[in-house]
Amino acid sequence: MTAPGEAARRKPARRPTIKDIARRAGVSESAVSFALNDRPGVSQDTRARVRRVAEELGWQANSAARALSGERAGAMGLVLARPAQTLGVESFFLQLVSGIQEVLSARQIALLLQVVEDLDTECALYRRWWAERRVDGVLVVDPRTDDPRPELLAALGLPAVVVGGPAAPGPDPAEPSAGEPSATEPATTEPAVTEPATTEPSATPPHPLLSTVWADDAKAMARILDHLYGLGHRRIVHIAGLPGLAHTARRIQSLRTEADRRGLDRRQVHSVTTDYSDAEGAEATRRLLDAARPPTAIVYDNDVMAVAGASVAAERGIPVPGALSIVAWDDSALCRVTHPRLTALVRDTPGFGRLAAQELLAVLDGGPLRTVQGELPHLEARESTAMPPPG
Amino acid sequence: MTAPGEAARRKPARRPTIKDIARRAGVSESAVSFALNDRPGVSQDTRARVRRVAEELGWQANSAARALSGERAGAMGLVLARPAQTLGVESFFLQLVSGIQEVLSARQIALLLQVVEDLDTECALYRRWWAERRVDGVLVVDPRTDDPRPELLAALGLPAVVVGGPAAPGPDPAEPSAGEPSATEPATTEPAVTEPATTEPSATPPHPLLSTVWADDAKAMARILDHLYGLGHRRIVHIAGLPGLAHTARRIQSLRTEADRRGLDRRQVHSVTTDYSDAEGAEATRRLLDAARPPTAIVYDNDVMAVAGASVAAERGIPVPGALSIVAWDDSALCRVTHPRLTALVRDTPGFGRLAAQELLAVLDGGPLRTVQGELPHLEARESTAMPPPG
DNA sequence: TTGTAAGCGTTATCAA
DNA sequence: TTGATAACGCTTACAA
Repeated sequence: MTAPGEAARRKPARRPTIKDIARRAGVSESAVSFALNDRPGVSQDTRARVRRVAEELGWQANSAARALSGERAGAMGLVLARPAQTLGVESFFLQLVSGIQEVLSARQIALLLQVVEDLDTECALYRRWWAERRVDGVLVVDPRTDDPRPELLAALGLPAVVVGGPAAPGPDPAEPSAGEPSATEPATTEPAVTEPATTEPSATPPHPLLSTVWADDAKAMARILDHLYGLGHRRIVHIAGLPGLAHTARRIQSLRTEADRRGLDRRQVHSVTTDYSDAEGAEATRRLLDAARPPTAIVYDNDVMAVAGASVAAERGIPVPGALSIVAWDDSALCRVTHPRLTALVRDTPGFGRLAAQELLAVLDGGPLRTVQGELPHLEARESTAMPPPG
Repeated sequence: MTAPGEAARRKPARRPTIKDIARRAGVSESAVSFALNDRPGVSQDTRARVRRVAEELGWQANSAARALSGERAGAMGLVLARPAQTLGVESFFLQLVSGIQEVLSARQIALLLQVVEDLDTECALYRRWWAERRVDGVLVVDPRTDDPRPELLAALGLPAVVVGGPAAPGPDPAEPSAGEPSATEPATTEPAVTEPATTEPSATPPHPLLSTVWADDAKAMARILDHLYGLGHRRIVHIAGLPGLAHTARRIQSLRTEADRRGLDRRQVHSVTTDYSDAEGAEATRRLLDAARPPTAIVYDNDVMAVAGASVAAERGIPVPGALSIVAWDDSALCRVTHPRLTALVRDTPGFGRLAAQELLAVLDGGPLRTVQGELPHLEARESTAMPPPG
C-alpha cells in the first residue's frame, strides 16, 4: 500500500489494463482477453499464466470499456416512485433490495437505485437509462392496475421483470388450491412457474409483455380469512394501501371472493384504501370504531398502519384482542415490540428479491417470458387475534 | 413509439449516437461534441442546430463511452455493511438515500447501492469499484472508532465523504455552544464548516484523510440531558447502539461529560451498548428495571429499541411516563403510533443525505478536504417524558 | 494456438 | 470556426 495522506490523495495508483497483463505475460492482448473470459482459443498453459499475472496486478475489467465494446453494462436498475415519507417506515424495500443484491453481486452486477417522485419521472428515467446504456435491465416494483411501464419497457427492448405481480387475481380463485406449498418447505424448492405462452395459451397472462414475479395475495388473504372466520369473526374490515397498486386490487378482490364464499355480508366485510401512512391508518381505524356496528377484526395492509390502529384502540380503551382483533400484512420488529404482539402475515421478502433478480438474469440470458410465483406467506398468530366478543 | 409486443421486444430501437446527429446536422462529430458539452469552438448557429437535432433524436450520451474517454463514470457508490435483519427496521437509511439521490440525480449522477455482510467485503468492494472505474466517488456510512476505510480510500485516490462523522467528540465539549442554530431556521442556511487544514491547523481533524459530514451528537445528547435533568431525573441510562460505531462513542462520551458537569453519579447515569435490535433493546431494559434502583429515564439510540423498551415497561405494569420516562434517538412513525407517543430527537435525515452528496460533489470538483456539520437535531417532547416519581 | 486490427461512442488534439 | 484523427480499454473477427 502506498503512503497515506496528501500524496496518495493527489496521485492515485494507475489501474492495470489488459495491455499491462499482455506485456508481463508475454502474450497478445486478445490472448489475455480470451484467457480471462474463459473462451477457447488459448492453451491451458497460457491461460494459467495470464490468470496469475492478472491476479498479481489486481486487475479488474474496466466496466466502461467492457460495456462499450458491446458487452453488458453490468448493472441493473431499480426505481422507487414513492414519496420519501412513505419509504422510510416500511421495512419492505430494503429487505427486497438486499435479496436482489445477494443474487446480483454474486455475478458482479451492480444495482442502480433511484428514488423518484412519480411514475412519469420513473418512465423518463427508464428512457434515459436505456439511451445511456446504463443498465442491462430493470426491476419494476409496485405494479399498478393500469401501468404504463411494461409497454414502455417492451418497446424500448429493455429487459425487465415486474416484481409484485399482476393486477388480475391469481389463476382461478374458485379452483381448489391444490398442493399448496407449505411455508416450512426448504427455500431451495423450485417456485411455481407458469409459462403463459406455452402451457396456458388461452389464459390472459398478467403482463403479456414482461416476466413477472409475484406473491399470491389472494391465497394469503384467504388464509387470513380462514384464521379470523375460524375464530368466529363475521365483521372484518381490510384497511388497504394505495388504491392504484395491483396487489391492493388483488387483496380487495380476494376479500370479496372469500366473503361471498362464506356467505358473509359485504357491508360488514369490506376494504377501505389508504396511502399506507400511520396517519391514514389511524384515521380509518377511528372511523370504523365510531360506526354503529364496528368490526370485530381489522386487517391492515402494512405493519405501520397495524401498529397505528392498535394504538387507536388503546386510546379508546378498546381491548385487543378482547374486543378487537388485529392482523398485520407483513411482519417486522414493529409487530413484535408492541403490546400485545401483532398477528402478522410473514413473507420472506429477501427471498422474494432473490427470486426477482434470478428471473431478471434469466430474461437477460434469453429465457422465455414467464410468470413466477414466490413462496406463499404464512400467518404467524400472536396475541392480537382471538375470539370476537359475544354479540 | 414502435408497436408493442413481441416484435418490439425482440428488435429494440437503435440508440442514436453523435454520429447520427453529425450526419443529420451536416457537421462533424467533434462539432457535435463541443456543441452538446457547452464548449467553445463552435458557432452559435451550429450549436443551436446540433442541439435541436439531438433533441429530436432523443439523444443521451452513452455513459460507458463517456466514462471510457477519461470522463467520469457518472455514478457514486454507497455500501451498507449491516446484516439484512438490522437494515429493514430502521427508517434512517432509505431516508438518507433519498436525500442523497435528490442531489445526485439533479446532476444526472446515478447511485450504486450495495448491501454487504461485513467491513472486509466492503473494503474489497471499494477496491473493485475503483479498479473497474465504476464509480467516481463513494459515501462512507457508519464510521467506526477504528476505521480502515478512510485510509484505503485515500490510498486508492477514490474520492469519498464520511457520513456520520468522527469518533472524537465535537470541537470542544467544555466550550459554550455559542449561537446554536435553531431547528426552526430555514433549511437554506449554510451549515457550519470547519476546514481543518486552514483555520485550525492545531486541532486534529476527525478523519485527516477524507471530508466528513456529521451531526453534533454531543450537543444533541446535551439537549436530551437538559430536558430530563430539568424535569428532575437523576438516574438516566442510555441504551446505545453498536459499540464500534463512532457516533455511539460520541454519545457515550457526551453523556459522561454532561453527567459530570451536573455532578451526577456515574453509576446512575451511564450507557450500555446493544446491536440496535428490538431484542437487545428489550433485554437491556429488563435488566435495568430489575435493578435495585432502576433508572427513572432511559434514552434509546434508535426508535425500534425505544418502542421495545416501552413495551417491556407496559408488560411489567410500569407506567410511562409516570414511573419511567423514555426518549428515542431518531423520530419515525413508530414513535408517533405507540401509546404514549414517544419523546424523540428529530433529525432531518434526507437533509443530511443532501448535505453529504453536495460535499461529495465538492470533493470531486477539487474542493478542499473539510468537515461539515449538519443541522442540529431538536428534541420533540411528547407524552413519554415527565417528572420522575418522588424518591 | 497465437497475434493483428477493427470497432464500440465519446472526448480531446490537432491542422485546415 | 471547423473537420479529421487519435486515444480510452475491451471484445472479437480474421489472419498468421
